[in-house]
Amino acid sequence: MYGLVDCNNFFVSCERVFDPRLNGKTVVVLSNNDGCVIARSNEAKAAGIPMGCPAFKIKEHTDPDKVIQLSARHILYRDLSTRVMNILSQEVENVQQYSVDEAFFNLPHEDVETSHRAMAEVVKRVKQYVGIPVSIGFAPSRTLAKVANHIAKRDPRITDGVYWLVRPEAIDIILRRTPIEDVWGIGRRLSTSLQSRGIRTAADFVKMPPSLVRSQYSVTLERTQRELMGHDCQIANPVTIAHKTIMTSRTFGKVITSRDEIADAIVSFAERTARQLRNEGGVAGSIMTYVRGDRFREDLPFYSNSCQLQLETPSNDTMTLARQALNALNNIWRDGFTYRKAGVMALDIQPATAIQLNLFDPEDHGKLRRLMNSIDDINNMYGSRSVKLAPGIQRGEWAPTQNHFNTNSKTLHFFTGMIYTGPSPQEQPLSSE
DNA sequence: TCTGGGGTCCTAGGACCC
DNA sequence: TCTGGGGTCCTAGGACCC
Repeated sequence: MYGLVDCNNFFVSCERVFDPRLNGKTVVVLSNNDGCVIARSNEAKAAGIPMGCPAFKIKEHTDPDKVIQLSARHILYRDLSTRVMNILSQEVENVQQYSVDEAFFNLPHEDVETSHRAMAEVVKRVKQYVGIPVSIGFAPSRTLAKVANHIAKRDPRITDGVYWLVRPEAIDIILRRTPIEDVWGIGRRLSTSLQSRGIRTAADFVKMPPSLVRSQYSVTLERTQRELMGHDCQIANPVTIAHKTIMTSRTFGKVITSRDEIADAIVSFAERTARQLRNEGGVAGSIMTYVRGDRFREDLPFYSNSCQLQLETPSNDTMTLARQALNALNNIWRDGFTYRKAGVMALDIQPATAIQLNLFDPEDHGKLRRLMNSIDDINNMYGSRSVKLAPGIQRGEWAPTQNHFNTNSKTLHFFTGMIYTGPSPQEQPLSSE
């Protein structure tokens, strides 16, 4: 039996914690560069604004003047997320956080009655102490727990925010009311394909012969089917031991043509990637740099490329990663093109303890590690890029733009000291120095 | 005018081997 | 016209998730 706790309209709810005037209003939170809608209040959902909607297309769905558009503040959201997870962890064991706003966990008590009461209490406490509304669903598999969670969110009769989807007859009824495209793991492509075969609901899908699902589609989809039948298939196992890749990338605030500008951005990305590696206690075996033009500008010649280079010794040292990321950039840089996005990815990640030192590596790893630790300490204390590598010092032309921060959240300053480790409310450690 | 960022898993196909 | 039969390993790309 799996429980799934999911925060309702998470980013919007976070903004509302700090500015209660947003309650009852049509609110959306925008991605980097204020580009796309990444969170919507219930009012925004009711107005028909779809997830991922480009900000300039909001007017196609509703009167944009009635929509409050806010730039994302991910540091704030992460902090509130931690608080929610902490309260949950006090009540249940084996919490497996799946994303910033949701987590799976095991049944807290032997019997359903006691478990239900305990979980309703968690919902209440999270609302009271963090200010975030959450919903909880229970079911025999993760995919069904997702379904149960949706019901807990949507059905106003579920007054305490907890819904159990356990009895086979109940599962059957619910699956008949679940459109195929709403099933976890069935996206746009698969649902279109399934619909063309007359599969409209999750119940239709469950009736397909599993062998057909596997042969016509994939083992992944067959697993989803078995999960809907109530078999636990460990689908998309959220018990991630460690990241296999770590990526930092940004779309620039405008198109860039200067190689120095891109190099500046690449160093920043390498820096952030290295810091995250160190936080996770990992080292990367290779580094990949990629650049690309603006995919929406048909008037400009488009160029996109990437280059992956091995590190002599697996490393999480900022300077080693930055150097190799720049080498990779040199291999793919072409003059005469415009660039809109770039990124740095760490691959072949392994635990730092497993690192095999290259005998011919001249660098003093102990010294390097102490230096990196000091830089991390300073940055943790004074803000994310207080100390950085020389090429990253100039404020980048490439920095993404965010023009819709909520300046009305008066309580923010009161909370700042408790919540932030850095001086700026934005998440973008890369743009907000 | 304006279109995010960061992950995972699976599969097909090529290179190579005996 | 005919053109082995299996393996393994790696990579690129597709599909999905939040």
